[in-house]
Amino acid sequence: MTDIDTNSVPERKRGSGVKMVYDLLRDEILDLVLPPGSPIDEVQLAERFKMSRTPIREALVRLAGEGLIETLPNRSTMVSNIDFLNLNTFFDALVLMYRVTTRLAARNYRPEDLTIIRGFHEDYAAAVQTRDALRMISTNAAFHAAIADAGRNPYFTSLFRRLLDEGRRILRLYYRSYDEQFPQRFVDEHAEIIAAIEARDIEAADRLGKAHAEQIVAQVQKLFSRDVGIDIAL
Amino acid sequence: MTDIDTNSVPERKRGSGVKMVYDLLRDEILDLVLPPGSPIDEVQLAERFKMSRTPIREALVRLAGEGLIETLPNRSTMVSNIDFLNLNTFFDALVLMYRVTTRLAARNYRPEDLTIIRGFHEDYAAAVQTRDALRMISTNAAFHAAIADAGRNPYFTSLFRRLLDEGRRILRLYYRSYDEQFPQRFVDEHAEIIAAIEARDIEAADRLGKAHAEQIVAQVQKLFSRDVGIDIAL
DNA sequence: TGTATTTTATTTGTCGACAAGAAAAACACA
DNA sequence: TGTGTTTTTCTTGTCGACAAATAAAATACA
Repeated sequence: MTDIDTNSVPERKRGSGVKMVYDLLRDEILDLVLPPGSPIDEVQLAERFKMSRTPIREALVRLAGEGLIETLPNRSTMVSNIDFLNLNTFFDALVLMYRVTTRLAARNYRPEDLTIIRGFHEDYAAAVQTRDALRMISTNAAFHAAIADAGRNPYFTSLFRRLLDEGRRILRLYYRSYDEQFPQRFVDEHAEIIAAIEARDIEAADRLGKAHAEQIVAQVQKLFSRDVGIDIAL
Repeated sequence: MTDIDTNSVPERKRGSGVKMVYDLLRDEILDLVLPPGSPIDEVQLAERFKMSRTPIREALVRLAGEGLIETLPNRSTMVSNIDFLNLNTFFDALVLMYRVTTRLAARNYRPEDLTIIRGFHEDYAAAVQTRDALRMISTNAAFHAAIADAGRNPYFTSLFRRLLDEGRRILRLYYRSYDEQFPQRFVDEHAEIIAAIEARDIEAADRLGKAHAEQIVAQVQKLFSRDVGIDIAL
């Protein structure tokens, strides 16, 4: 009964713990593995990751800073709810950021950016082929984030990333039970967007980005209006 | 204004320490009391606020999340630099957010919002009268933040707040040594913006917001180009 | 039985201490 | 004197423990 075998995986690099916890929790929240409202228990996480509460706490503070979790002082902390009542403000911001990031990408991209963008484009197409919903959602977000990076405006990029994160949660909600056919159209639109960027056609990029965003918004709104009252419970 | 009161009884309320440290450090950073590059020492802050390093650390993590300080792993942490080389990306984002928040305010404001906005408008005018630069800068930011609040889009509001924060640092830099005459014009423009919002004239609000933003940008660019090489050292 | 009050339990916020990592200083050696 | 190596110092990252705040349970009382 000697506890000598505690040396299974105790070797951890010094600053890596918080990032690991942060990344994992973030993914679990965005993929709805931790649905909105899920309680977050610090000691439970500390046991799970075999570390003290301190680095866990730091990761939680960062997640709270991005609005992914909510903390009630001295009480509990839980995964943030999706604000269905104000989805329009989300859509407003999303459409504008789609436009402006695509536009800036057409103006500011460098050759190496296109390589990265095309990589995610192919990842997304592959995910559509294999009908892998989770992968479709995450690679789509990565594709547009890469375009934003090529636009080289960190202020827009960070807001856009936050919006794409929230979008991941909302999309995940619908792909949970439905197997829609719209992804193929999106693959084609992505290709058009890439072409416009490469041609440095700023106005076309703006227009395509806007149209693409509005397609997505319309799709989500259709799904949403179809089953209000079910998902609103979340 | 600030009631630090570090000498009296160390009877603080339980969750108030982090907020106090966060608020104070944030103000000191934005007012350039802590100039870019200033080292942030945890133990020093802990002694100054008579508390443990833990709440200090949490405040620093939050500040880092907003980009106000930068942390080098295992080494040091310091106040973030102002990126003069990419000021144009800052201006791009600032102008767009001025436009969109003013526009949304005209569409979505409620009567009580106008009261708040007018309050900050008068604060700003008073600061201009007394030529109180620090107060001019902070009330100007508060004025536009209040307009953004009236627009009721938290995504835009949070980005705009971050931009206004950065703007506070940049303006502070120039008001340090110059006593320009442009504030009075800004008072008038603020009045015009309020009128457009109150009339729910969305297009006028958009146009005035854009013009106002571009005025500020042009002013800062003029000051900047006048003494590059001096301030670039920061 | 229903309600107010006390007690317990659970979770968070804070603390002091220690160890790891990196920079600076001290040192050895040619 | 200059360079490479070792030692010291200084700051951060992590830990375990304790105290405060709140919720839940238990109890008292009508």
